[in-house]
Amino acid sequence: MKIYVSNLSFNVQDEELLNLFTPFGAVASAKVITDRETGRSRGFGFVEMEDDNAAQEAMQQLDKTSVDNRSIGVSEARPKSDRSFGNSPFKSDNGGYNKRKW
DNA sequence: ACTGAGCGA
Repeated sequence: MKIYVSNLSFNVQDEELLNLFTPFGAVASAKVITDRETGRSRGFGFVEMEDDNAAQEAMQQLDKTSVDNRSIGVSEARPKSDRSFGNSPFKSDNGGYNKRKW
């Protein structure tokens, strides 16, 4: 399961992210999206976990927690066309979901 | 006091 981690402090890097999620389960990949131009962090990242329920657990536990004096946000990343959002206005006309406002 | 909304390439 892919997880979207937002509002990260700019000090946080990939390994920090990894250290946060590892205790909850096997982490397939953890990457902070660093700005390709400047190389600095963009303040958000992605974590992919092997076990789905461990991921869910990690999300609940890590969401809105303070990391490096900043309250981070953890949520599922890019829901496909499953009913993650039930009957939300985010229908999938394009196979994923709208990139305009999401 | 780099810089604060956001879903990578």
